[in-house]
Amino acid sequence: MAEKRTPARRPTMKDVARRAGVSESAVSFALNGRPGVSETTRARVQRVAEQLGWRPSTAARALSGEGAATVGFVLARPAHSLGVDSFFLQLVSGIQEVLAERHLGLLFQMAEDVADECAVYRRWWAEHRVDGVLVVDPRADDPRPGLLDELGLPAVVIGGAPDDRHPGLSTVWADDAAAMASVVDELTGLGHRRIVHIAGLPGLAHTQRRIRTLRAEAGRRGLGEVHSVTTDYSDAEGAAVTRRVLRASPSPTALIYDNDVMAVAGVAAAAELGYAVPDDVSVVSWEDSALCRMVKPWLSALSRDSTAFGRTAARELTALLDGGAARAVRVPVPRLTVRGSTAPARA
Amino acid sequence: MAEKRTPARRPTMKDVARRAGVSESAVSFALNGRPGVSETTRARVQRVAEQLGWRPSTAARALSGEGAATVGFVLARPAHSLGVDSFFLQLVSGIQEVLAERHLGLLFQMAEDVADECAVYRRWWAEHRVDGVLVVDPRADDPRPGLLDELGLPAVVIGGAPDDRHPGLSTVWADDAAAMASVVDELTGLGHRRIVHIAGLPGLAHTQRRIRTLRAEAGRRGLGEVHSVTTDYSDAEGAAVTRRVLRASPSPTALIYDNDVMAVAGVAAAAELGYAVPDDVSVVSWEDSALCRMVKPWLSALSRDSTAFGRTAARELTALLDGGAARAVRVPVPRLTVRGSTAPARA
DNA sequence: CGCTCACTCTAAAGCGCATTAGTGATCGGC
DNA sequence: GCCGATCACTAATGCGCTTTAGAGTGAGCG
Repeated sequence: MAEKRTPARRPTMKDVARRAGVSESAVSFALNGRPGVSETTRARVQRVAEQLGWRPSTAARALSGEGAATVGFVLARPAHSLGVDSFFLQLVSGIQEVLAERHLGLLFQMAEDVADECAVYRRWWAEHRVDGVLVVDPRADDPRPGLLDELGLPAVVIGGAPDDRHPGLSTVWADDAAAMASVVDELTGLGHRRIVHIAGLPGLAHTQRRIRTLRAEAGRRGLGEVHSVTTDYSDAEGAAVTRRVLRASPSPTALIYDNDVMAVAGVAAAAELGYAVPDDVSVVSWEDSALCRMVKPWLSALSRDSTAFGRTAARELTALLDGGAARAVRVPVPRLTVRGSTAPARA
Repeated sequence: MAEKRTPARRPTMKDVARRAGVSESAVSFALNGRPGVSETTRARVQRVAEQLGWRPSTAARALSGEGAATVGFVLARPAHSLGVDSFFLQLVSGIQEVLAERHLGLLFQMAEDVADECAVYRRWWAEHRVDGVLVVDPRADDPRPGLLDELGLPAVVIGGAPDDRHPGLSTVWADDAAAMASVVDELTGLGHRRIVHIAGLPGLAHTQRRIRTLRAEAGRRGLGEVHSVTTDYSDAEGAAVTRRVLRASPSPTALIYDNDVMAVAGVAAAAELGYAVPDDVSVVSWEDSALCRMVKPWLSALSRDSTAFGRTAARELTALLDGGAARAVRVPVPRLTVRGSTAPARA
């Protein structure tokens, strides 16, 4: 850490104390709203601190037991599969909004897989780096909640159904089942009976929830030829799977894609095979973004407010950090925005 | 920070010292590779530390002058304009790769604008939160380098041309001018003479560099009807500008878009106006991503390795943190990948 | 055999803050 | 007009680590 020139020195509480003519303790009381100083002194100290541009050293604060004023966020997805993902940036943007208000930092890290992610949590915990974490992409049989519970690290799971085995963790989630039901409603209403669901990563909890719901809904309606295929969310697999299922016989008349990227890639792949959307095959994207309005026809899609989702998650985490109890918060069910990619099934 | 149950306690150096039967100082020497302990003791201490799962508290480290082991990254763009951006995630992914190796954290924050971003730097500096920062989206007349210089905060500017007014900062950049020249070469080679450049945010340094270069190249070749229009990078503006310029008379025969999102939106807008790509108008995207292969025809695009870009930037920053001198590093010029969206100009 | 030097290790101080205990001064109550 | 209580403030301690000064030990040497 060589610092060649002598840069401006950071003012410390001692500087404020000297300048205000009081002890350091008085400064601490004054600036943290604690009793022990008169209001006039408090005001003076605050003024001096402001003049000097004083800000508490997070290191010192953390060391004296106040926590690191930072929350962690790990993304365990291969970078390439995040190519043109819109969800995470929106999510993080919402998270930021809430954290910034409270001057909480966001420590971000990418990981190889869940095991690696767990290692990151352990390290953060041992290094005293974060006060809590936001967990995304919950999985079936997920080791993370247990670990975080064990470490006593406050956490909010984003996008998972509530799990009563870990009462310490909060959950923020949308009801995928209801959303899937609404999509199936729409498609069967249009006369579709052969539906294929091009799902996302097989290990994710919400992927499995969607698959289960689809099967249940299909069963309830007596639809036989309905199934799901899992992918890695990439445009490449989206296109490949689309080609495969459309070549089957009889081919499906409707496709549900678990994200926008695959949906768009799928439409292109379908076109190559001579399938027109929506005349030959209807398409629904489980994620609405600019992408869905960049192809012809515009894609019918499940819309949700990812930024609000992030805000909610961050608020839950701050509540936990403030000593609140863990809870499960449900955000609005994504609503199907019908555009040009869905039409009545061919007779 | 209420912690209901008593979670596992973080082991400290004192624990290691006791367990290894030495003093805390000895532990410090042993674990930091400093002289002052015998090799046998060092090995024993290391073993004990490992057994206990000891990790240094970053707070304590930072407090005793070692720096925060964290670098900062601020993104000052409205979230909506980042809708389906692929560049930043790739960049961050590359940055992470390098930082993770050295156990450096990445503190991420979004800001409203550059002024807000400066405030974030000031706060980070005063709070002792970061050892250095990575600056993106350099602007013409940018206040950030000056501020960072003043604060003595090591920084790497990503994507800006070297600026000798701030010798303390490193720069990692690609030669936009050369890339632009290659695009103009390609297009004029195909017979295009009326070219419009749908540029990005007007304030950005590289936007201005590209605009200047285009004008210069056009002048050198005697092309009259060549100009640039700035946008906010969004698909909406990309489409709007495309409509506007194609309605002009005579309309351009080639369009250069400063990112993939606008290029794709532009192609769609052109199609609506009855312009076929590439027969009626050629299109080049200044950013290659899955998006460019999700439309028909596939888009000719300038490809670069954004992940490698991030890696290089992060490496420069770590070099700076290690006391290295600031330098300007040039990454490879983006290469034009010719696909289906460019064709000879109509006669 | 005493002396120095090199080596291994310990003691203690300090980083910036929060906090607890403690010290005067002021005040109300009798 | 004295006493205990209250208030405004200070001194001192600790958080976990790094670092400087210093102590103890044994080897090498004259």
